[in-house]
Amino acid sequence: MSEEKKSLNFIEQIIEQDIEEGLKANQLRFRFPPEPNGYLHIGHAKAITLNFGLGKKYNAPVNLRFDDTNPEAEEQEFVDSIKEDIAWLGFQWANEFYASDYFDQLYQWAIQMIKEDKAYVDDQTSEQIVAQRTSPTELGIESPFRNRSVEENLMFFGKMANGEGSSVLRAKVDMNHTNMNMRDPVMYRILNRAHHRTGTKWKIYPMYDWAHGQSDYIEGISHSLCSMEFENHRPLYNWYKNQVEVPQNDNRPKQREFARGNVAYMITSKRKLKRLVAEGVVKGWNDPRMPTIAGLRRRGYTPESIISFWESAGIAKRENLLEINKLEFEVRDHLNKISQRRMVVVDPIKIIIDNYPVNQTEYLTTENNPEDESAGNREVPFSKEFYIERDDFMEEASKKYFRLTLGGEVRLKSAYIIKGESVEKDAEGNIQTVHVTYDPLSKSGSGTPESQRKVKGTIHWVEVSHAVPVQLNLYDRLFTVETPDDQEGDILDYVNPESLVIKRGFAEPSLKDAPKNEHFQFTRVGYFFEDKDSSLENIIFNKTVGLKDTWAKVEGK
RNA sequence: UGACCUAUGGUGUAAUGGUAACACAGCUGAUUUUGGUUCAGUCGUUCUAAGUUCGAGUCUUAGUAGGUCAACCA
Repeated sequence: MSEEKKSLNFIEQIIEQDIEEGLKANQLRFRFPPEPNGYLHIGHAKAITLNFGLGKKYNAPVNLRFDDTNPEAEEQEFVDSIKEDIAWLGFQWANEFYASDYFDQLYQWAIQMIKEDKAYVDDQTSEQIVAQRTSPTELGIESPFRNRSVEENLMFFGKMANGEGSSVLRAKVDMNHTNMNMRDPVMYRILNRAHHRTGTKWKIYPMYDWAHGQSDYIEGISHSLCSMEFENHRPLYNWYKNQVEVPQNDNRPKQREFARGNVAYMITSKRKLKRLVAEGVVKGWNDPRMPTIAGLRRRGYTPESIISFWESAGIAKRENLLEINKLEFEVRDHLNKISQRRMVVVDPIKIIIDNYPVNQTEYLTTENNPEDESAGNREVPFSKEFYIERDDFMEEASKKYFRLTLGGEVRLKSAYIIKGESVEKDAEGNIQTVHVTYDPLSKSGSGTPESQRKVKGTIHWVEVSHAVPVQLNLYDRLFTVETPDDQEGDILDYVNPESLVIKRGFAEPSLKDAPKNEHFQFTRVGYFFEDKDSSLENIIFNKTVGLKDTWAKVEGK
């Protein structure tokens, strides 16, 4: 077998080039740095897949680092959920670190910066500071406090550390820089707020730019990967990192940016996600319609499908909007291979076989997974009365309709060929029951010529007396527009009113004590996953994704 | 109207100065006891202009379009 040469994405190319230029393999180190202020979503999964994928490819450690520099937003609850989600995706971090681990070191470095006259305490208000930065097309205005003496700065920074006043520490970079991030960025602000890890030890907290690059450097990260909106921060990242020295790490980290992945019909704006939860549009952060990892998990998505989705999507720097059917392809592709098949009727209509013996039940053999012989077979009960999908019967239909019609034949999956004879209707003309006759010689697997007879259609069914009532949560996209995050006006106006349709159907008896966490394909319907709130009293399945349905398209449904 | 980034089929991503390709989606057909799967085939692509070069999707310049940045958020 010849080794297929796979093309590298631009990040990998940078890494390979760095190695060529002398970076040692054991210096390679990556990190995933979430802020613990919310739940992980599909977009985070891209960064996770990238960083941990690189770790695997280059056999390099990947740190999980919580960027916990703002105690106003961060909570332990989110730390826990983030760890749970990454672990569920199947990745192991080499170290669990926190930006707050480095607060002491950062503080020492800040003092060093002051002593080197590279930082100063500014007593102005936030509004004044913003105003002095002016606009990108104009020169900035220097703060009146910019040229305080080192001694003064040391003293006032000490007061800040005690939580006195409302000053900030600023880096003395360049008030005329065309990059606004370089116009004397704030390094520290006073925040009288308990931190989820450091408690009340600190009254001042470092800003993102001051903390992030230095954290990378301390940890010996070789490639610090982030999304495009941090591109304008790179000069500052580099400026800061060159002010300090971590003796044990002779290699300084390199920030590189890639485009975040957007998925059609999904939102990732935390604010909007929060609103959906707060206003009860969805039932929580793990509602199966949510783009959160927790939601996807509950819906029945597999880690493998999410990872292969992002791997196949690739890494680049341009804006993108991935089609939802790409995601659906990946999940179907995986689920098709691993899912046990079961028969479940979602929208039942009752069928009676007029020529089948009363009080007879036979057990018919059917395969658990045609894609995987080792999955084996099971038995399903069959008798005179059973349910089929309402969709699978029409009194009369065109030649293109392969299912049950009056006078037409169809095979019951793993059972007999039946023929439609007559219908019973209620006063409004709704079909109540369909009477059919069956061919006793056509039993599947019996070896008779009749058992091998071809008919156009095969449909699934559930025998009435053994049928298990189940609740089926049928999910569809949460929004009616491709880019809900970009719409003007109220996001709630774009919520799909049919994002959840609850049905009561009937399942074959084997589903009664099915193991939770098992993925099923309900034959001819779709992939389903038992809900976490499902119980013996009320069995609930969530629809992960439907089967590809080329018939619906023909029909124009 | 400043700096930075980006521009390849419908969508996403390759092609590393040398024949524009892969996946998804679409369309045909075959197979099928799932209108699923599988298989075969098919449709369709380099933003514009000038330049460098034997040769440009790739390099240069200009333009156009889109994005990011002016929190004591990350």
